[in-house]
Amino acid sequence: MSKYKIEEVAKQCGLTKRTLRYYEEIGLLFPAERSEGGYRLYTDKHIERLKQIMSARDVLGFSLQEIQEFISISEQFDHQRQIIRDIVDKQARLEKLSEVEETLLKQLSLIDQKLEKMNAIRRDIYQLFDQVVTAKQKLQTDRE
Amino acid sequence: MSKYKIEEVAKQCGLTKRTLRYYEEIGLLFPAERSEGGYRLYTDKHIERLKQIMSARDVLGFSLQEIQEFISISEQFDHQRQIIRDIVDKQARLEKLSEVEETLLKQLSLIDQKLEKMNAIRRDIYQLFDQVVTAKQKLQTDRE
DNA sequence: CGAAACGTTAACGTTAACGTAAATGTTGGT
DNA sequence: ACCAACATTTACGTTAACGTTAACGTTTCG
Repeated sequence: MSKYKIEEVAKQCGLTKRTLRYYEEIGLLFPAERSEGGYRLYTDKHIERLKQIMSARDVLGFSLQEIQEFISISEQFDHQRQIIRDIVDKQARLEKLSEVEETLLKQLSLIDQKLEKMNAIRRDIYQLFDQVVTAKQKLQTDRE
Repeated sequence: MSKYKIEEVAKQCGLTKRTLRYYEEIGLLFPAERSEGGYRLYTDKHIERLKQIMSARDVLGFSLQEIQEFISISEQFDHQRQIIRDIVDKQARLEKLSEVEETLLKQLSLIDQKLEKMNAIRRDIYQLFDQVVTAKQKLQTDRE
């Protein structure tokens, strides 16, 4: 797997080097391996994670703290998969799965609420747009 | 039209009094009329505007500055309607309308981009959710 | 092997979006 | 007329999310 130095990653993601270090500092981005001389060596996993972060930040308008919680769930999922595999008792396994399911359902409903509100805003703007187009057409037919 | 004192408005909108004054201070919320003794007297227009602001802030994740620009367009529209009515020259009227149309189109595409990204996030989460549900079903059928 | 380009930590600076406190004035009911 | 509840301005405080600078080590390339 290829490794990238900090500037490369920053450019690819449209972030600054400071931001990458900051995200690591607050525990939002898991630390990268270091080179002999102490340089950070990022992997594709880091880039993938950064895209998730930016997506949540820009699209959902989440604070970095909220992103922590939000992302930690999909991360926990990978983690939980190991745990779940290790659970021998079927009843306990079911409960663990149900727990994860519930969390995901909450996130889905949260996103659905946002989607609905965004669509409402879109409708409002479209209505304005429609009025303008109609007004233009009227002007142009009047002209003939 | 009824007038409201600041606390009433704050409660209705789920904001603090400080926030209302702050929004006025930075020019985001147009100033309210004052009572004899200097109390702010808000109208339904203010409440309507505040809902727009909160919507843009919470749903679109906009900064207050971005909201300024964003909202000023629908406000300009009302304003422009007067201007447009006053324009006698049909050619100039058409141009003004086209100008507004273009701005609205930009906003629509901006929102559409956000909607698309949000749907992508939703799909990701749903996929996880689906995996969990499948795992649960498998566990339960195995049981019989 | 030497310099330019890139990296590191540490620490202080900045901006947005309010919170909070103090000192003071206003309203509404009894 | 008075008091409790609400309002005002002014000004300093706070937090998140970085920006910036300094002092210094590392890589790379001719």
